[in-house]
Amino acid sequence: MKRGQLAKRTGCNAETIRYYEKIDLMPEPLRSASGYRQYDETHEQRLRFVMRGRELGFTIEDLKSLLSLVDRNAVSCGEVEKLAKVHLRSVREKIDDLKQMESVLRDTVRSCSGKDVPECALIDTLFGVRR
Amino acid sequence: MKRGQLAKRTGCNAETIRYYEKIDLMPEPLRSASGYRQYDETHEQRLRFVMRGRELGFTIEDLKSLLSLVDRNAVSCGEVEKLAKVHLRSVREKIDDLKQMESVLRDTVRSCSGKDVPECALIDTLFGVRR
DNA sequence: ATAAACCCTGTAGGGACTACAGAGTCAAGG
DNA sequence: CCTTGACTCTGTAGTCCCTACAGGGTTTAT
Repeated sequence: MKRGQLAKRTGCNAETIRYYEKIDLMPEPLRSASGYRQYDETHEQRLRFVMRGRELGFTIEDLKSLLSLVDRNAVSCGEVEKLAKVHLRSVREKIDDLKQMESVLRDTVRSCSGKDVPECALIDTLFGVRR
Repeated sequence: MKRGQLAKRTGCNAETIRYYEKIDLMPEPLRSASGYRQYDETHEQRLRFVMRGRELGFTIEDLKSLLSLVDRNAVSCGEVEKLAKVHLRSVREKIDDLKQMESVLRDTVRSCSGKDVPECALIDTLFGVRR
């Protein structure tokens, strides 16, 4: 498939696909005789992975390193494991924080839908000095 | 405390603090006689909240709106509820996405753990991630 | 055959920072 | 005191991550 179709299928901006290629986050695809990029499912999957990772707050460098797990040019299995563990920890921390946020918001909705305003303390609950 | 100290305590770039003030994400702090910004713990907590929120993938606008729940600028209880519900949904989506990512990484660590094999099964696992 | 709808490249714009230049402030040591 | 160094102020310019043209070639459909 060509760039526009890949864009449509993934919801990614077509220009962004080109940009990701430029910064070596996406590999250079094969070209048709007339120079059009030709993508397949592996490109699509990789792009979806990147998009979701970005939504979740991973940096481009994070994603490059995560994807090196896949590309693994001369990366040993031990290193792969280490890298994955680092990301696993950060993912779990994100989940924990979001769960706290969820509970505060849930309480907010509950108490607000009833009578008058309590002091919803989003920040207090969530962001005392920590970590 | 002054800007540099707040920066050091939170790990935020000192210039970024000024930037957040400019875009009304952080409030203008009091100034000393000579014009230096003076921050207290509430500023620190708010900044931590913002920083973490960014890491969790919230946009600046998300954070402004989320913080309006704290600031409560003449917002009615009904609106607070509506706003909280919107954010609650997006928080839950983030949690779901991260959980998927967590399971992928967990499997990765498991299937990879130990030796130096060239053919890790993690490629399939990682690329199976979809929404 | 010719418009519409794509694709190509390069470049310029916008949002969110980040760094720098030139000037003022402050605490400490000589 | 005076100086020196670390810090702050403002404004502006640069970077990173996209996103949107402009000017051209290609494919598809009528």
